[in-house]
Amino acid sequence: MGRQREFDVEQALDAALCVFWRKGYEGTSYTDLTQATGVERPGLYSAFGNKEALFRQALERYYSHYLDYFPTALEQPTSREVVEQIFRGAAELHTRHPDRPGCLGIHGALAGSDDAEPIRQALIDARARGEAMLRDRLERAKEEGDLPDSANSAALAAYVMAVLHGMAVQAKAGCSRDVLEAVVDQALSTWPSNPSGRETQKTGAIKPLPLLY
Amino acid sequence: MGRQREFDVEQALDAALCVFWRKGYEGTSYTDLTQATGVERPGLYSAFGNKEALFRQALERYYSHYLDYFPTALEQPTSREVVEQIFRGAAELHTRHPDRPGCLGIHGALAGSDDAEPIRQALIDARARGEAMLRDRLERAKEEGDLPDSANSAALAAYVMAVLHGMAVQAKAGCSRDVLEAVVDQALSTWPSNPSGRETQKTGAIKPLPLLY
DNA sequence: GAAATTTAGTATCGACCGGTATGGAAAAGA
DNA sequence: TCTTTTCCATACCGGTCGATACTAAATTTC
Repeated sequence: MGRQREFDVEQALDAALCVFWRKGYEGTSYTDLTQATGVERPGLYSAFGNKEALFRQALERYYSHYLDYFPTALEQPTSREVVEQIFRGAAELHTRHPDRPGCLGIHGALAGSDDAEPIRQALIDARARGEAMLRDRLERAKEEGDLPDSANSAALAAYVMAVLHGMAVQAKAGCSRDVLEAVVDQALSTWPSNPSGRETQKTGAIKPLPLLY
Repeated sequence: MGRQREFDVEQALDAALCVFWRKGYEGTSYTDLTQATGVERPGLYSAFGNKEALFRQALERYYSHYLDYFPTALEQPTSREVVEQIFRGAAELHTRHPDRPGCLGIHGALAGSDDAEPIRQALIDARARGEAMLRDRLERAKEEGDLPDSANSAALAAYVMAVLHGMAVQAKAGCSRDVLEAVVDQALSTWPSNPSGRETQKTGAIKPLPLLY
């Protein structure tokens, strides 16, 4: 009962997400949000709660609608393919939208005033969850013989995340996709190969790449 | 002539630098700055100019007083040592001060309001200068036979910078130095080796590292 | 010692921040 | 049709933002 909403909530959330993506949490004002969404301030509050709640919902949408390639990549048969798909997906996503390059999960709230501490922690936690998923996947690769027993899953996962974060920073600085892909090539060039020697897929991309091209 | 300053300008600049390091450009208010420096607002304005000018001077000091290991590392005899020293120096710096982890050059202004665009660009330019210095050094390494002719100096430099940026993000998220060092180990494991086979230093660290430890 | 100059500190500026009260318009149930 | 409920939009709240007049104190020059 009562009057019905005149704006589409999902559409408004996506518009808000794009602003956060570009300006970060604290850099985004309600003036920005109302302009981007076409919804007046009280409308945003009634639909999403306060700014922090709105950002959290935007972040959730970001993971489900933009970072969806990540869980998909984890299903690849070999750790090499998992990591490569994650890297390639990031290079593509971070340069897909020229108006909002980089990654909301990184520069949504990296440094800022003390007020933004909860959001900063939320982003840290979200990234940590992704790293944990990757670590578990690499651990499984060890059990399957896809990675040598000597491999350190936690360190490898941290390394992959570091490269991803660095790519986000570079994308935000205006780097082209080509440069990001070159970074990926180098990052992948020494991925530990299958110790048992048995190939698990047709491309056989296990052998080390030649030195950058 | 006239009254003399009661505070030490360098000391105040360093205090301001530390606040910017922790909270970023826009996250830092003049209330923060006056508390950290012990200097009232008009004092900061008369000594440094406005907030943007103060940040730029803080950034300059950051490069000369904290990132000084970078130009030093470029003087190492081999590219491998150059890059390793840069990596190790970053891992150390980013965790040296627990109250301000990470790198001012990265999260001083990554995303934010449009007002901060000049500062954002200044940080991008500063990082680009560092990347250019590294690229030139790697180019020299190719001329010296330290790197193979097939090596892509620009791509290698971009890769190194990406790892550095990623380490800064992780340090800001609370990563320990040990984790950063593990990331460095993995990042170094892909470094191209000397094609001519002649060693240029005693350690002979050219051969690829074993898989993570 | 008096004038000139530069500092320090208080108090304040207009603009914008995140967040709301309010009142009228629109749509549902009776 | 009338009541109730919900939404939209203007206008506004106290607080904080970066930036400055202004006054008084301190130091140099004349």
